[in-house]
Amino acid sequence: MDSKLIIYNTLSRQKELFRPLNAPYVGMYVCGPTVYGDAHLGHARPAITFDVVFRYLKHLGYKVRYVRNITDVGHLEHDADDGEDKIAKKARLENLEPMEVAQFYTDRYHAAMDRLNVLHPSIEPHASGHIIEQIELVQKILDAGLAYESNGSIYFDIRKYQEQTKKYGCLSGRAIEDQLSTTRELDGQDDKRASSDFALWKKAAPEHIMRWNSPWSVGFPGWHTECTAMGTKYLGENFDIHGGGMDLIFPHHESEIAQQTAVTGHGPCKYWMHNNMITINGKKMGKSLGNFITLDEFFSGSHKDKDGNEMLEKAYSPMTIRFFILQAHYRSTVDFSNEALQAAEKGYSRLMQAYKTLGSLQASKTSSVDISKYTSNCYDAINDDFNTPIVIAHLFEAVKTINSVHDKKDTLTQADIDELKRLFDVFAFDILGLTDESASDNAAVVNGLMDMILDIRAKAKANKDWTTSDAIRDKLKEIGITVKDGKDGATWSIE
RNA sequence: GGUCUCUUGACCGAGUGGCUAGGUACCGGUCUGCAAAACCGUUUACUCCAGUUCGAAUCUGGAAGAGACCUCCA
Repeated sequence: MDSKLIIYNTLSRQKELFRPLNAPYVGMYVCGPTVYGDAHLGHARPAITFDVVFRYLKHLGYKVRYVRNITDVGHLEHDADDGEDKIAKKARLENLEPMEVAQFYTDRYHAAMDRLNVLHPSIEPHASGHIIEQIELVQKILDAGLAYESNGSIYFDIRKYQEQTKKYGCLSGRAIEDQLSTTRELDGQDDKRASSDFALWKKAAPEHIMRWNSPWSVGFPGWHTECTAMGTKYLGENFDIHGGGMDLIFPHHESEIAQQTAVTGHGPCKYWMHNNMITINGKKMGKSLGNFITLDEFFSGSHKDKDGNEMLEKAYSPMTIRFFILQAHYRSTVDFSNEALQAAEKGYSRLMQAYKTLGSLQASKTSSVDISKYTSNCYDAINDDFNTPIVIAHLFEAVKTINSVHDKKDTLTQADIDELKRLFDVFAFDILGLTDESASDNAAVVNGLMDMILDIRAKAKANKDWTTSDAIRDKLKEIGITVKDGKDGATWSIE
């Protein structure tokens, strides 16, 4: 368990050796989705990034408790409808119970994540189920003298916090003094003493339909309290890893640190990890810009942007999306394009094809290729801050070897073949979380049918009846099955 | 305006002070009735300027361009 895992910690802006606080236990909290809309490609990034972290930590033998929240209380809507949260707004528009909306999108989020082969977190707490914990947190911050009540709402007192700790800004690196002196006027800030103060509890306006009782007013919790309250409840006051998208560093994670520090004197975790954004035409893919493509749209291949242009040339399978994301390092931006996705699709299918080929390789007495480094190379790459593109590059070295042996240009012993199989099982499937999409439930039936069809075609070929053999191949192509003739007979694959 | 980050070949994307990642595409070849696949080979790089160095795409300084955050956002 004494691994050499290195993690880039946003807090120190450095790569650090991963040392759990209480090995072999590891606690990890990742900010989950706000369930008021369908998950888009951007949501897949943190889900897959931290899925790999989760999988690798477990692979190393740690007992990981992975908490990923569902934000179903919404956050404040900035513009027009002051004080109304996103879910409430959507609910009013669609004339539904807020929880109906949240449930609907939660289910859809889960379905999309399942297709991406993202493991379920250990605990997936709902913000709405932890209102009491959040109220308790607010009370503790009030007791510590670092919050104040104003018109039934409670605000975090940044100025006072800063006097005592000088810590606000430690994660995002921004100088809070600049913000304290800012003169910018923001809507609905009249109750605050300073514009940088953030809400811990917000009194609900009459039209606000998501509301709970509290000692201060009927209202709803502030923007950042759920993660602090639920993280503490399930992982303790100090846990190992807190993750999320880079766009959450400020103000969300900065404020989480402030809330936790106000109560305990220290931040919530040891390592902060942040994944970068997915861009489209060089711009961040996000809700606010309206330039997002949902995961379901990728899977079905149809999407219209706001000008009615079709952005997707074809459908992209869940594993294509997963492979595409893993081909970039999680701290780099990754740019969406049809060309890039199609490249990923081809690469992914070549990887899977090689794994199948591996199962049918003939062992030799000696190996002409030295494969001893492949596994250690993969470990080195994943240990270096989860460098999945390098892991994939090493897997492709193995692909090259497998194909070369299959073509009888190289040889491998049975032990080496087994070693390669283990390499794929561990890295491609267990850690990167890829699955072979062509392997379906009724595969046995399809295999049998295909054997029969190809047998007929082989006989036609033997009789030089090219009309028949080509007709079979063309017809199969039409229904999405590609036939390839090789030296030892034909093989086939489903597109 | 403030804080921070990035700029690699046709495209996507790693990485490193000297030994040209990887994928996709393209081109040539092997194979094949044809095609595809597979394999082999080839081509195209490190935004610009100056400095440090025996040597920089990699370090330092400057310029240009792009992006993120500062407001809900993964």
